Amino acid sequence: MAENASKQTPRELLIEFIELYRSFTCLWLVKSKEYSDRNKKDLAYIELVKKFKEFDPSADRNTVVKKINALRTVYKKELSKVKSSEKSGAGADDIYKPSLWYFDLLHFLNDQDFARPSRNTMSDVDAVTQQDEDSEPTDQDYFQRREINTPAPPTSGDDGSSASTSVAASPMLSRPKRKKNMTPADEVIHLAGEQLKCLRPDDEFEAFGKYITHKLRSLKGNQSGFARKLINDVIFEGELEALTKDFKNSSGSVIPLESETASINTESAETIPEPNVSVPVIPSASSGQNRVKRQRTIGSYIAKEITSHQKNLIDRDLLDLFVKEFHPLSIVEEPSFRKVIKWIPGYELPSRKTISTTMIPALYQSYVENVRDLVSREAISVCLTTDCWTSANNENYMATTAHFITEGFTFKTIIEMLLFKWESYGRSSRGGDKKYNIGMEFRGKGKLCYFG
DNA sequence: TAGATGAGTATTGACCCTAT
DNA sequence: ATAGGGTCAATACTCATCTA
Repeated sequence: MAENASKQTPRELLIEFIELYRSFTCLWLVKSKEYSDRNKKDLAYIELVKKFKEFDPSADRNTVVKKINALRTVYKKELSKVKSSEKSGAGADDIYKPSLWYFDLLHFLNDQDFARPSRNTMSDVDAVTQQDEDSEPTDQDYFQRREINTPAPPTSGDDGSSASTSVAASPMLSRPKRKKNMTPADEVIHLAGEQLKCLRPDDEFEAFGKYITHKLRSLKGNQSGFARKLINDVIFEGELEALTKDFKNSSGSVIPLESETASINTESAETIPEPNVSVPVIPSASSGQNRVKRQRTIGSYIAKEITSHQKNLIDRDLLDLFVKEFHPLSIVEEPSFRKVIKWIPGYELPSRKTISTTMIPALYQSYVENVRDLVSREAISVCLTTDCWTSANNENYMATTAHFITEGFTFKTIIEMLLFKWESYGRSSRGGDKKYNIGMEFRGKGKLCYFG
């Protein structure tokens, strides 16, 4: 069977993984209060990563998230088959029975997963009733309710009309009613108290954090600055999972030397300054062993802001990755790529969404305008040729090339207009319309002599 | 052995919430 | 208002296994 394949998660472990995931309602119970609690999610993911590492030692949070998404996607697919078979009015015997072995294990996702948190709060009583009607109570349901009820702080109001504070609570939550004679202020205090009860006592990390805080305060002069820098370096390496037992920072736990980066200051304004993180220094012909080493000033560790012009240049080069090299937009979300970008101090990598919805459309618009401008200024007449094809994915593409001769007949310029290059990342096939528009525009100006 | 099927992965857009 | 982050659904794809 497929689950025996080396790449697949062992069944026993996957069962445990799903059960663990189920126990962390903050990850899937969208209507619960804790669903929006980032700290609880972080802790939950840590546990899940720990579990998943039994199968894949290199697993991280990303791995786990992808795994969960895959499980949910498959479950949803199977569920939709069941529902569609029910809708079709088929007899009980014809209702689709999923063969997905863990389909039942993911049933807890049903009926709450696919509805986004609503601000319109229905009566909780009704919701509970509905829940009970929809599913047979099981031992796991009992466990789940207990799991939810324990940590969830009470929410304000129980009549659904005072929903200003909240996303609707879970249908399975039994919210305590407001005590009589309790003023709103009392209630806030009460809620805060309940919240505090939910807080964990200091764990070893928090205790260590306080210790570091205390020690940093006790350092004199610029020593605290140096100490913070070194701590930041180590944390940064840890985030990159680059720490080892024998880890040393860039210069063997020694503050990097000013002389190692002195050349940066002599370069032009367009040069990207040295990243404000330390890395192992690669020996080079110019880095002699007997060089006089001087300690860098604290100012050299302050990230240098890049100018907006520099940012635009970097952005433009970044877009080349997508429009020229056809890399997926998701590359900006990949840890390794972000690791590289961290070497550009002061530069904030735009999100995938920003790239797709703002930057690429702007680039496209700019490109079109440049072409229009060039043709209108220099071309006497334009010949358009086009090539259309369909990819293996059954997506349609079209490239248009404009050929034109300038007024002096001194040279011939050919402009290749791959107008829809960037759309190859999406699922749009609107290329035909746009090409048509370009052609019409040239003809309207009396410049289009051939179009084929 | 080729095609069908199952399981998992990669990518993207949409939606919602939050921070600035 | 805008951008970023988190989440989810949809889709296409790869790979392994099953089956006729």
